[in-house]
Amino acid sequence: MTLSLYDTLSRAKRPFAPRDPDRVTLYVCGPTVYNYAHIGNFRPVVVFDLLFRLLRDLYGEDAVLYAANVTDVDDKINRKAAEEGVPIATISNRYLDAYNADAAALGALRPTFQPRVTETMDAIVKMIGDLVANNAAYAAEGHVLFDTQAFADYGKLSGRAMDEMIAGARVDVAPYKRHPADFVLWKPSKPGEPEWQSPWGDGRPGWHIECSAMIEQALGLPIDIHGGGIDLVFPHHENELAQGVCAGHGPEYAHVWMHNGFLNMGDEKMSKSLGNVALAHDLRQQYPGEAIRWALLAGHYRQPLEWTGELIEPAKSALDRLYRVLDDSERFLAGVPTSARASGGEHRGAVMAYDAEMAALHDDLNTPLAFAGLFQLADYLRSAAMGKDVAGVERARALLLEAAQLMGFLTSEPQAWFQGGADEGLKARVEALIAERHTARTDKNWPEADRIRAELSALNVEVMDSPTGATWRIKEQA
RNA sequence: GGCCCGAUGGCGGAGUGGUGACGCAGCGGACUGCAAAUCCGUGCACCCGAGUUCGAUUCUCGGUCGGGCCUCCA
Repeated sequence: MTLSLYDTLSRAKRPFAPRDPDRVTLYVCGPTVYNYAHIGNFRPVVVFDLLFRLLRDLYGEDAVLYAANVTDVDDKINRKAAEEGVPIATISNRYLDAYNADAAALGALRPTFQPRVTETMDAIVKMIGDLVANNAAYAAEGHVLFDTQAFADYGKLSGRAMDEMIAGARVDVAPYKRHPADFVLWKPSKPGEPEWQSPWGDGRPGWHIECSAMIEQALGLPIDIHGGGIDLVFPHHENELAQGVCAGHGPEYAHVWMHNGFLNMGDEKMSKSLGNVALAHDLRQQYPGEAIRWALLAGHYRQPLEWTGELIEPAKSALDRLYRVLDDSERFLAGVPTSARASGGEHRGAVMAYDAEMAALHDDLNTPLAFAGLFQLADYLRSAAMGKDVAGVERARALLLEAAQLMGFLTSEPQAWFQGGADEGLKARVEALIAERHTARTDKNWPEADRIRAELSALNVEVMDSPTGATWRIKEQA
């Protein structure tokens, strides 16, 4: 199956072909670890995790190298470290751990590499040296600046003409810049701030050079795919591209540039009324990670996404439905004698739905359309169970799981999904109450049965009767 | 001011030059002691104007509205 990806530089969707199918390289700009990351930070995490999974599926798990950097040299980190009177590493390690835990909760696989600026200083200094040697950078007043005049294609990625930018610029230009668009590669640290040695004086790297150097060190330039949020196209990625090319890494820096749309957090009033739910760290206390992941993938990745409280509930409901179908199909299969079980069952409709889902995913990560394929698979699974089609159930079920899990969904057992929030004590209590209620219902003592249901409800448990007995689940947290 | 993107039903959100997916919510019915779930059925939309075309939601132009970037925000 061919993967098509939209490339920001050429502004077109193209079939993806890696330079080397045995070594597919993906780099995504990661977080600055100075605090808990909010939900918007996790949109690229989830989007490019999905891409990572697709690439692994296509080229083999070991063939795909995914680097997502961590910016651990930053003013905000410096400030926080100074406030707490601790080294910057204490701050960055704390929030990197939290970030990784959040990402894992959202079903994101760990990237192959997670390079850090503090561990890339040599490569940064070397790359700046290459740029100076190539006459693409110059030193001035303790700074080293990239000379944008040295790169004829500067502005091509973001579609900006230099003159227009300068004309529209509203910021003061530092006096030591030769050209207003020139940007910092290296600068002196302020007093008391961490600093590193360089031939141009002690100091610290500029933001853009960090990423280029980390790519060079972790993956080697050029790379197949460079990803990040749309807000990074200018100036960050434009600058990365210029540096990479001018440092001597050939005309192509990244074969494909991918950018996810912005996630809007809504107005302040709403954020306030919802408390801290904008932080993934808090959000995942209230909702399963898969539900948050679903919400983030509910729209196409290039479209802007409005994060409101109304996004997550339908996501949870959608997953409830898929898990319910899965659960019901398991009950059905459990009631089928082993002798009647047939492996290698067929289900034409389910295969077509599966193919549609895969085609959607490979068409520039069309997740909304892929979700439709998932629902169609679920419908086929349910109707096969209703029709007592054992082979069909097994086939449709296997396809649903495969399709969903490729996207990072349906990774739990249905029982864990519905009852996951319950501890052992609560489970025992619930089972006892359900047994009591069963007796009451057998006696047609409806008031008593309803009273027990109300008691369960007070425990945040919903009970559902069925011909084969009652099942239960944890109700919504909120 | 410059550049870019978007506008689809109550909400979210795909897609297409020729009966407008899918999900959530709604309505009617079946099932159920009731409820939930499930099943059957059902209502509801392509911002405005002009152009191209046999035909436009889909292409072109203009307008309106919304969003983003131009500041080391993913």
